[in-house]
Amino acid sequence: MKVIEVEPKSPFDLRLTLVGTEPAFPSIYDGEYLWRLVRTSHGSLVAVRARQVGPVEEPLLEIAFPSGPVADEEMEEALSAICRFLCVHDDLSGAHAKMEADPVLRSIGRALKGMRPWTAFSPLEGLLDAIMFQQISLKAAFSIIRRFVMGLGQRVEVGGRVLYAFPRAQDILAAGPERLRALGLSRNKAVYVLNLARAVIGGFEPAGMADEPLGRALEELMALKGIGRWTAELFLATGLKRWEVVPADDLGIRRAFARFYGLEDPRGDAIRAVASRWGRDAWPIAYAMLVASERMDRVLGATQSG
DNA sequence: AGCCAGGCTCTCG
DNA sequence: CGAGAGCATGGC
Repeated sequence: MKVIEVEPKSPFDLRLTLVGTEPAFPSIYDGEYLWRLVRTSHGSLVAVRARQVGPVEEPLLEIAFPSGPVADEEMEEALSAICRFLCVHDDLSGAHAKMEADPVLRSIGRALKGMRPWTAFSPLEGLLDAIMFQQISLKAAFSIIRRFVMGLGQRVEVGGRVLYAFPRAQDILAAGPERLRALGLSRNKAVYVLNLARAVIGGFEPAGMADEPLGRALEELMALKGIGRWTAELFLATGLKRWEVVPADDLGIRRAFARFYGLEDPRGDAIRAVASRWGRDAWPIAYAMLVASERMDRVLGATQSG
């Protein structure tokens, strides 16, 4: 089996990154390995398995291709997809420095050192997931996404393990509204997702918005039925890694800002005002606050119930 | 049981 | 225009 070693930017902590929020299906983290099926531009499916073998301060990533012989070109594609997903080469020193300089955020930055911000595996997957995350709890959304992927994505067995590919636009379109409803989507979300799949087949490329001016990108996204400001911003931050964007109306983000900055039920605009000072480090910082806040909730909840 | 949960659209006044 | 209803599943 072909194995490649990659040196991430230090510090890097795979476990912290993938346990902070469990990645959405079909990405799987089993406590040691990240498993993922990657679709290359040729349409072939490449299985990838990644684990961290070096310490947080001197990280090393071991990336293996357990699906058998793979052409170099496809392996390169799969490798770069994994590295993009895990933010292997992204520089987070700016975010660390800003958190270190802020008395409120200092302890968060230190406790979560090496954690990478929430990132979607691909732009289209990020946009579809963001739609499915709307309104309902994360648990409920994860459950629906899992059923969506298992129902419509290609299934592959790799070394006794079952992996799924994220559905393509044509898979979604072929499913139709009734099938999507049966998989757990609401009637509205089924329509949104179908419209999006149709747009993609018609030439719309979510990845193409990476270089557009922010206002134009938001406008273009929100013109699509079912995509409001929250969805557009979450997609830009996680799907396109435009880290100057924070989904400021997000419930969890608002709770985190309320807790750490002592704001009372902050509106999105108040959060945007703070985040705008962080520039391209805004999403990594806001996400760290979110994870820290949710952990504290869990600790407090456990204390209360125990 | 019933309400709320990382929104959004549609309808109505 | 602002306000309100309705929606999918999962957890409390």
